[in-house]
Amino acid sequence: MRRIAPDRDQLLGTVAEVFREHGYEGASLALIGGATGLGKGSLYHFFPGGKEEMARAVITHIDGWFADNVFAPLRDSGDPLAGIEQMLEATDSYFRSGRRVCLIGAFALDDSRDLFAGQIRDYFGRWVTHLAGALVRSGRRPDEASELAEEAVAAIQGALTLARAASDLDVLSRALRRSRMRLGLPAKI
Amino acid sequence: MRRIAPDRDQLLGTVAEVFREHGYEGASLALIGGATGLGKGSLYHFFPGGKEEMARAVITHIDGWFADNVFAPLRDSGDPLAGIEQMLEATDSYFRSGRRVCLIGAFALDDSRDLFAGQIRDYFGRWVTHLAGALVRSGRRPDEASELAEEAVAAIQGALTLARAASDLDVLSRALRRSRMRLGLPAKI
DNA sequence: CCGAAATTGTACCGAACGGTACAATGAGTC
DNA sequence: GACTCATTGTACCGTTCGGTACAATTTCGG
Repeated sequence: MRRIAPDRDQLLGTVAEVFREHGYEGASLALIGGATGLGKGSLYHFFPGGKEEMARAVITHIDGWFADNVFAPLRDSGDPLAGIEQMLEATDSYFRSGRRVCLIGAFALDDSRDLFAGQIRDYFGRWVTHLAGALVRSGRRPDEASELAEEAVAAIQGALTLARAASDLDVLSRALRRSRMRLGLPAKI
Repeated sequence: MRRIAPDRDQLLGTVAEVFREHGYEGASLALIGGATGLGKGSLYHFFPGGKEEMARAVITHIDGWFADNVFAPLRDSGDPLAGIEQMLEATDSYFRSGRRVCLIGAFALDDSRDLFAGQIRDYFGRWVTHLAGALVRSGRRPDEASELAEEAVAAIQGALTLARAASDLDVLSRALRRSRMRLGLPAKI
């Protein structure tokens, strides 16, 4: 388990919210300061590298959450299908709990994409790889597992885009339900 | 068929490229001027409403292209499956031809989303609706058709995000191949 | 209670932003 | 050639941007 000072944890969560809501360019220091209650002095004390370091820290923070709650179950669960189920549930609760867009997905399309290209590529790459690994352990052929994993992750990202466009989070729920089916999980109770 | 003065058509294409590459906020008038070779005088002559009108015109322009090349085949083709095939081919060629991201999808996640919310919602809404219509005419049950249509459009959007993140357009090709399968089309030659 | 270090508010910087004003051109028409 | 009217370049506006400097304050171990 990751060890983070609780206040820094919360700070990063708040900053993440601003980036999520406004994108990298749109998240001005004024907005970040307003949301966190911190002035520029404090902000630059905690993040000497300025806005770029803030974004990088936020991405790392999110990446860590996914490592613990999404990738780890896929990798470590004895029953791979149970791990996949955990992944889907973590995904659902994560994107439902107010944070309605994948910040990393948004950054991937943003003007800032080159700044964070490595972190973004790794995030999605690990998601697909871990899911494919679980599918292989559940008995799928490797090539089939790769396709299904890529399809599932893309379906989630696409559903988030459509959900945002339509202001309708049910799009995500339906996508997750379909993924459950495509990945060979029993229909949910 | 839509009738557009060819030079305005080309101008909108160039401006679209800038928005696609940099997002709404990131596309500064300096960049737009540089890409089009037009100074602010000309830009504000053609788009008195400024940047917002430029973006709106670009979205309308793209929307028109999709109406002609994607939605129309879905609606008008005698053989619904042939229409779907046309849609997938138009989609493939559109996103492959240099324009590697869905501008409207990017705007949906951008800070500018509220400005263009209506246009964005309509674009995706019509895509799903027309595809679902074709599926119904191909013999699917309406609820099944809706699910499949939403899945297909989301898969394309998600694939574009992943393709951008991985700098690998093959992600899109694979997604389209899977869509072909899911939608009941014969595997491509 | 003291001193060092962490934290903060405020004033300020140059640059870039979107937008405006307007005079100078351009092209076509009588 | 003169009269339009569309088109363009340029200088300029106020605002906001990310970032810096630094003094004042708080915190806290000794």
